[in-house]
Amino acid sequence: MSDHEQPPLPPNSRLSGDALPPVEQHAQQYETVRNAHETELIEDYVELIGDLLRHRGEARAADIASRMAVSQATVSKMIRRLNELGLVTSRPYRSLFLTEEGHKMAETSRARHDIVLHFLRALGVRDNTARIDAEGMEHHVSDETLAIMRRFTEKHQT
Amino acid sequence: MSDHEQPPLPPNSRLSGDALPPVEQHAQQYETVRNAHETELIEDYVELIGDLLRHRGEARAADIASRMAVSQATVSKMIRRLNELGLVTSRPYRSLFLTEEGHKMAETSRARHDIVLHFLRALGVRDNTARIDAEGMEHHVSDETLAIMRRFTEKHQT
DNA sequence: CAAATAGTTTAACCTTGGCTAACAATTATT
DNA sequence: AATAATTGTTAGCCAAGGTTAAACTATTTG
Repeated sequence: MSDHEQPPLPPNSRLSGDALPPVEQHAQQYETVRNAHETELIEDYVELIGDLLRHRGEARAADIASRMAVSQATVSKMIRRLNELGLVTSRPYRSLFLTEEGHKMAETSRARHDIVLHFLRALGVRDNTARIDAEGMEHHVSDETLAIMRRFTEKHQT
Repeated sequence: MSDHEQPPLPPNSRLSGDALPPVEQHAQQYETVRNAHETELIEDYVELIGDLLRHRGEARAADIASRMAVSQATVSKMIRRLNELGLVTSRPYRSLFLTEEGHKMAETSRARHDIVLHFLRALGVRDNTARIDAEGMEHHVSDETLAIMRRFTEKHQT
């Protein structure tokens, strides 16, 4: 196929990263990430709506827009989607509410978020950084890792 | 604005998640994540191309397609983009190569990936899970956290 | 060396998640 | 009550990242 010779592995090749995983495993990694991306935004919206309801008693599209740093039109469109997915109920010009299912998703999402956030803090990451990192990481942490993070945080609590 | 009363904070309210961050901070979190998403895929492709070059001596579109679990057409399109971005050079029907800049990106990306992967392993996460989580997490870990992860891994090395 | 096979590209399409601009409805203010 | 301000919706646009199907190029093999 190729007449290139294999690049000789230097003795310190671990510094240059591990070997390539077998194709199927590698593919599965990327697939998992792609799938996570599909649900990620949905979860973020639902989680935020849950947070707003809990802390403010209501969740208005305008609040979501400013907290997400996104236009109201975008939020409006998104709410329609959440509606179709059966995650929220909405009457125009009224606060949003979560359905049973939406509530469950919000809970799960927030629990994950908190575990990651508290873990990062326990690790010694500064608060603001921890918040940002947690927001990005939360959708990519498996249950297994999550469990380990929770145990770690408990152990390293002040 | 709303006649809803604030939900009373139960004493164990930490279990129910932290307070809402101020709007600007909250917005910044989401913006950071959105920005990460834009570069994420690009970095994944470049990183994979770098890995293939290093381990195989060449990077063919077909290999990328199977390792990413994506159609060849998708890869082809993506390569055009990478070209426009000045990250790879490609002659039709030939192996890809990374430009200077592409090489740098691949290195950085791989370094980050490795730090996260080794950190997860050091934490006690099973290998396959660690791989999957690392793939998703790597683009969302700040330099600060990365540094902490690296130190942790060194300390907890067998 | 011709034919088969493998690899690559292109074209046409779809869905998501942004945007702006224009409009509609509600709520607040005077 | 009229007007102003805020909030929400709709329409039309765009780019990204997927897809399949078809065409084209290169490589391998009979």
